[in-house]
Amino acid sequence: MPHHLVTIKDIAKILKISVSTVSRALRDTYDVNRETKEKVLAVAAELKYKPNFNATGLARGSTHNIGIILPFIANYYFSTVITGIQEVAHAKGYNIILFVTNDSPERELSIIKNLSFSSFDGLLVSICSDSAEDNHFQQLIEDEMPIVFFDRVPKNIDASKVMQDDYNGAFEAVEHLIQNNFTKIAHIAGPKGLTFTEKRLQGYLDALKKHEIPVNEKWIIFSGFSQECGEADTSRLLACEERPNAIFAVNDRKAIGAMLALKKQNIEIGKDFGVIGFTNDPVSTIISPTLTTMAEPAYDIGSISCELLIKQITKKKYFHNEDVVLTCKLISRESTMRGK
Amino acid sequence: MPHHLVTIKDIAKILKISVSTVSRALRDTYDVNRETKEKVLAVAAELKYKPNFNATGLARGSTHNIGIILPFIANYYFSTVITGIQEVAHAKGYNIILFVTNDSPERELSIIKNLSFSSFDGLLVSICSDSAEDNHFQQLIEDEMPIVFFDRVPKNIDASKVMQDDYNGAFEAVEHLIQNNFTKIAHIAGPKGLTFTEKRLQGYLDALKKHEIPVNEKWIIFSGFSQECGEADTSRLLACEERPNAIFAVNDRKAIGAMLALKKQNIEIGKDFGVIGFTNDPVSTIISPTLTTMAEPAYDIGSISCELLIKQITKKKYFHNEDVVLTCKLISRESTMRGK
DNA sequence: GTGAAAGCGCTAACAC
DNA sequence: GTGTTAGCGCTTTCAC
Repeated sequence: MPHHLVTIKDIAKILKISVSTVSRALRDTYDVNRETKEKVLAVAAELKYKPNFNATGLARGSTHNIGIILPFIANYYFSTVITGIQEVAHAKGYNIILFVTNDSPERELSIIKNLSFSSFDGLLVSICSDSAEDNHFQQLIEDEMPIVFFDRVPKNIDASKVMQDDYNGAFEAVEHLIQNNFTKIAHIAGPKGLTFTEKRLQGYLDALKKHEIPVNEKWIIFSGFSQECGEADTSRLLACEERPNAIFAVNDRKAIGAMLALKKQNIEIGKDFGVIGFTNDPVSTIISPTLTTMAEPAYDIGSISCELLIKQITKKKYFHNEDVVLTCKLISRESTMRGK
Repeated sequence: MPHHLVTIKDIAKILKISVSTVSRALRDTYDVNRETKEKVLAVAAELKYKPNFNATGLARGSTHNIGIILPFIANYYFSTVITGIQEVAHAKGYNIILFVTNDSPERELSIIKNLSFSSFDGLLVSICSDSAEDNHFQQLIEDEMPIVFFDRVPKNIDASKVMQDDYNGAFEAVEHLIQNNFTKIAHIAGPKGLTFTEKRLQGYLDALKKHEIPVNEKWIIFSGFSQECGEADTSRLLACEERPNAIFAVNDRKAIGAMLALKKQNIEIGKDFGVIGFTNDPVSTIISPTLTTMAEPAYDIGSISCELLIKQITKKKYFHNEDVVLTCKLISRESTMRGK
């Protein structure tokens, strides 16, 4: 029976029972006769019955759809997060629907505004860089949409958040540099205003403080997250009157950019100049010298966010917001080998 | 009016008109009074009315959902393809729902089997390596599910397909090697059975043939797509009695693996040994020496596939399958600089 | 140009 | 344990 899609009505007709019995049998509701149930299951299998999600969604007011809103997917971190999300969503029978903001606040806004509430059981979101639009998310939350933020989380919103330990990761990264004799440490940061950028900055500042190293404002540069930005930032740094001898980059891509800039000036990385990144993008093992970095648990960020969201969806009323902070792990490689 | 989501009924009640008029007004159906329409639009905007996709889907039998089924998302090629898909889907008002097979035929099968027909207007799919399960896709097609295959396309299925020009790309890649004095060329291929792997192999063989270079069967290795596979394949190659002096890798990740293996043996890449990849993964500019490669139009593969699918969804009856082949582009870098 | 009503496929009271 | 029925929100004949 192709084309005319088979519905529970068809099954009911064949078995000469009512649709509600079929419905119950299909869903493991216990007040149904074992025999009837088996028959239903058999016919359903034979006819290749597939439930119509629109109908169940409509009738039950729940869709088993999870929306993911994030800035990009074509980079190691985010694509790995999605892989993690996808894994638990699949296991629990949820579909994931992707919305990519391109890190544009307008796009983000338009996505949220057009979001059909009734089409999602919950939302997983990583906000974009200049998302001044906290209030749109606030609105969503007030309307009781289950929502979990990950990685790029908003500052002033009370919601569940899953992130890596950006502060301590940064702190350790900088300390690692210091322990390897690099003490003139610059920081090429991300854009201002993002929580995790600020936490990494704070970790950097506090590590310097702990080791009584004065902060040089000129050695802190805010810009984008791209490799190109890392390269440009580093060129600026190298043009400083007083040059740093190490860079803590907010992520690996910027660290890679930094290394490229350093190489162009024939500065020997790992010996004359230390570089440490953040993420543990596979590229960090491929570049030469290999890049020391703080590994982020990207996959876990995804899977845990998704679990938390599903918990929130299922518990709803009794759910309390949770903040999950996952630790990072220093991966020591050649780019920070003992300075001279 | 938060929480109780606003429906067309609410709008109708406020305006004291019928729901059908509201419905028509909202959808630009022309047989509705201008004034009425404007009023409806105004109230809808004020109330922040969002259509319930489940309801529209149920009523109209179409969902504006596109399913994407692919092996992975956490790599450059696929995540870029998705970015392309996402861009046109968004522009045309379609949502994309992600299914990741992890390159597992069982997972792929279970996804297809559980696919609720009524939940998708169409499917974009890149099959997994050992997808012997052509017939499940065949079934889908017979049931008139619009479907477009991209990149990893099945051999024996009559459907629209979008891919890069794997044959000519491979041919040119190998010729490039030859022109640069590398004539003992090995090929580290992907798994057998995948169309594009075979096309690249054929391009390799034909290029050798054209230049009257005999084929050495030992220099053709089939394995997985990962960097690790590339490394292992290369080690095997280097252990051959007669060593090749160049490698054409089925993709950049394997090429990178090859380079790593070569470096371990202190073989000078670009001079003593040529390496060329396929994809133009950004990592190819970061490794040293930089990697020559055939650039694939990943983003376009995505956007064109999606356009084709939407065309198929909207035209349906009058639609004829199309095969789109996009050209690749040689990006010459250091890893194939003139051999000695 | 607009309204009434049926129906998309399914679930969930409520009877029995 | 099973059937009947109403209804989820929307679209779409069919009247008027």
